Amino acid sequence: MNNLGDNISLIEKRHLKEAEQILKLLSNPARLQMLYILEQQELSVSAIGELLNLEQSVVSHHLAILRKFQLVNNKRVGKAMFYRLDDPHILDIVTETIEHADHVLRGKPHGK
Amino acid sequence: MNNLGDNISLIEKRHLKEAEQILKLLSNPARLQMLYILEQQELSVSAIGELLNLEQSVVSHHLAILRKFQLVNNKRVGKAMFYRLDDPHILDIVTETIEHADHVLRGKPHGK
DNA sequence: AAAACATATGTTAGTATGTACATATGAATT
DNA sequence: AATTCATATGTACATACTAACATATGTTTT
Repeated sequence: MNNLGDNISLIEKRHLKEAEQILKLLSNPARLQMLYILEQQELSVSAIGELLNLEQSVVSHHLAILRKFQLVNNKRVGKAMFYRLDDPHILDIVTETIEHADHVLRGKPHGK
Repeated sequence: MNNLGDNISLIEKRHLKEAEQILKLLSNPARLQMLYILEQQELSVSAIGELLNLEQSVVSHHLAILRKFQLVNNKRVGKAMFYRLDDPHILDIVTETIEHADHVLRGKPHGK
């Protein structure tokens, strides 16, 4: 009468919650691209918008989220605001995920 | 009159979309735990529910999602359905994220 | 100090996601 | 073959996200 499942370790609740937030934050194409390009180069808000074809307010909103989680920081240069990566470690997750995506695309596509 | 931002590589659209889906799928505490425990041991639906304190239908719904993305597979044993990890690579992303979460929790908490 | 520029923030509407409950399927037991 | 057990699936509601638009803030230029 044993369902098994003893001796199994779980993710701690606080870790789980934090991980969930991080992943939710990353699961957006605009923010993924932003982190990806900001790792390569410091960029102004308008430059980001042009590169990614996004409206100004959309870019700002996304950057606000990334700022809140301290994944990026910014400095003012004249009127412009330049952003750069603040957390190199987050990029590991991004690149790992892109690699995974690449594997999936090469191999087994998951159907409807 | 140059915003800079030349010579910057972007994530390809299809990779981006795939990555987004994967991350969305992972950004859920129940599914994270499921992947985490299924890496340790094959488990039945009811065992998963007991371990994670989740209702049967909730577990099934989540498993259906994981199945759709071929992160888990299942085999029937009598009445029970046993699930196991189908994609070990996905665990790299999970553990990397948990580690990141741990760093965040130790160090800099991100405010409201 | 007014105008123009760059960015940030508030608000709203459409859409997606998660959970709960009800029902269906499919296997084993009697 | 009817009942029970384990799991799956359908549906509805409440919540969360994203993008669009409007407006506000802060800086430079004239």
